[in-house]
Amino acid sequence: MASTRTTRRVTLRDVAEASGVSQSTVSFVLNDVPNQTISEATRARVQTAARELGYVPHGIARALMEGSSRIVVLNIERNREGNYSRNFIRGLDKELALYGFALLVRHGHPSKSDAEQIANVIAPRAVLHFAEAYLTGHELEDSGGGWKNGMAAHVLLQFRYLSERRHSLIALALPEGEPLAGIRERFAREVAEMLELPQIQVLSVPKTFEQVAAELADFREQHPEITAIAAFSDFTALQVLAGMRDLGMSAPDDWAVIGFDESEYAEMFTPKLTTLTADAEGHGRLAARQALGLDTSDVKTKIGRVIARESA
Amino acid sequence: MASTRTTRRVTLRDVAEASGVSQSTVSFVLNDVPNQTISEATRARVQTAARELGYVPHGIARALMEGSSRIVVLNIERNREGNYSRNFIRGLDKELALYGFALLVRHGHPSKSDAEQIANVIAPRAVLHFAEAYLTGHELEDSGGGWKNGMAAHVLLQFRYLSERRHSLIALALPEGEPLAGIRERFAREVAEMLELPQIQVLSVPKTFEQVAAELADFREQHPEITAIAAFSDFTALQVLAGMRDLGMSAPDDWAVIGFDESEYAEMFTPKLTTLTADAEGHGRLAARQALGLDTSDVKTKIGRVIARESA
DNA sequence: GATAATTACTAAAACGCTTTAGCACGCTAG
DNA sequence: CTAGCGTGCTAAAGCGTTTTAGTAATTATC
Repeated sequence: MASTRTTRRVTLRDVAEASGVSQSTVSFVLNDVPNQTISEATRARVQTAARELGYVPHGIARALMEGSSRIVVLNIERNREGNYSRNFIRGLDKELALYGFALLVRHGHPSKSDAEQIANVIAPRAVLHFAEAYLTGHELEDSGGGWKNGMAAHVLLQFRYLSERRHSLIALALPEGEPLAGIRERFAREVAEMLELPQIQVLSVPKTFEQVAAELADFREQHPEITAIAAFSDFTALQVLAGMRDLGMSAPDDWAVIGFDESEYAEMFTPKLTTLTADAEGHGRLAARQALGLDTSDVKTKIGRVIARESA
Repeated sequence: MASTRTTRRVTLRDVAEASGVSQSTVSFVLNDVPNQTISEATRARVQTAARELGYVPHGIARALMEGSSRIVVLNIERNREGNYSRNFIRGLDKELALYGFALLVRHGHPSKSDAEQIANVIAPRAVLHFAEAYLTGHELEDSGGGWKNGMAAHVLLQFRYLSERRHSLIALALPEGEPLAGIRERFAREVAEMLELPQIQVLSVPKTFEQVAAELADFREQHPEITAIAAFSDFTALQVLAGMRDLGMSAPDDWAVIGFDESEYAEMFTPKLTTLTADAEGHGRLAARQALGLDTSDVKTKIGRVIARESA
């Protein structure tokens, strides 16, 4: 039992007293401060004392000194729920924990005052935005006929899968008002060019479900040549599938539909949605190291893969 | 332009100097400390100075003094995504912000060391667990033949809706391994008694979709009298619906199915899922005030309601 | 007219840590 | 023999608050 009375914090001073050195020395030892010459004997004594007393550094005090706390904030929009973001968060969280940092997730669109409040209350080391973090670090990494990672790679997987199934006239289904839609489209065009596919079309999918079928009907009329749809996410893909059903169309015959993100709803749908997995956790780890300003070269991320089901 | 050189923090001391009083006085004024006699004139002077200099209290320093930071942590399990939790978080966040607190959301199951790390890094004022917070404050509030709020009220809405449609032999669909399943079942039994319905049955829905149909077939065989299913969540409800489809059953004829939480997938499904809305944001506000130890009596939460669609 | 109470403030300690400056010692270089 | 340097440490300042204890001046009490 380490505690004497009501559990009082074990402080640096306690460790110092127990090991017969000054606070500074304890701090130097415990933080492995470079350019400090401290004998092995003292080092060992301090470490033992710290362990025995069960010393844990007080993050708040440390933050006061250092100017910022060991917290990283991730802002994430309301509509970004799903496997990808969940695993991304998990990876981010785990990797940050390795370095003594904690992840603070904020949901919804952060207002300016909101962000300021956070900054003043906890002084985080870094503030991430999911949409940006998702892209960062997975720039177009051309490694022999493709991209290894990230959004561009995901589009590549979708298109390649579709083109292997003899689809060349492909439309990209993007959610209306999606901030990332622009960049996805850009990647899609690059990918199409790389695979020597004809020019792609863009289908903008309304947010409210009632309007989806009408939009789809319009699109079909304007682009009767299209045979396949690569969707922004599984949700978008399922919206398309549901809209098609209302129009009496069926996948993959009328349109082959492929999603992205392995939603748990994908296989419950009729037809079962063909979709993509991605190493979101790996991307999260990457983002963590980037946020901390660490070397990212040794983080290995796995390439995504297609989960072939019925819709394409 | 308030800043002189590179933006240095405006501290209490700066305000003190500017208004010609001591730091203590500034602190007393700005925090409205009771039992301190400070003249109106001084008060005004300090406040003006603070405003003009753009003083914002440094949360970290404050936390060091107060022993904990103005942060509330919410732990939420991975599988609790959906409208309800989203809005709950939103309400919690908003309400906490009103009192200068920030919400820190942690996803996944917090391990012990995880929780300790958080405690040491940021010393939060309170730590909430979604599953518990969801129940807290919505105890059975019997107010004239029903419950006003919370889980019990939601079950009541489901059962009442079903019984109005001449269903009296009802099964409760609970996700396998759901920690909250037990309490939901207890509430369901109480509600059934209240509505003078026969004893309810429980259908345990497997996590992996492949096993759902088999489980459903089993259940149908054992309880052929059942005509309606009240599900734990929309996800569970959709699992049931998808399983029924695989068995060649259809809703609402074979079983009437009602969900809970107004998932965005509910109306994309065939048949469209009948479900429930709840004032999750209100419940979040309630939880916030509870966490801060404030009076909760003036938080008004709205009663949930049924969104009738096709499945029931 | 002396004592007590109230008003209006201030000084300084404390929270627990990091970090700079510096001290004492022994050793080497010139 | 002295200056300079590396080693192994310590003292103390400082981060920005809150809060306790105290002080000086004024007002009330008998």
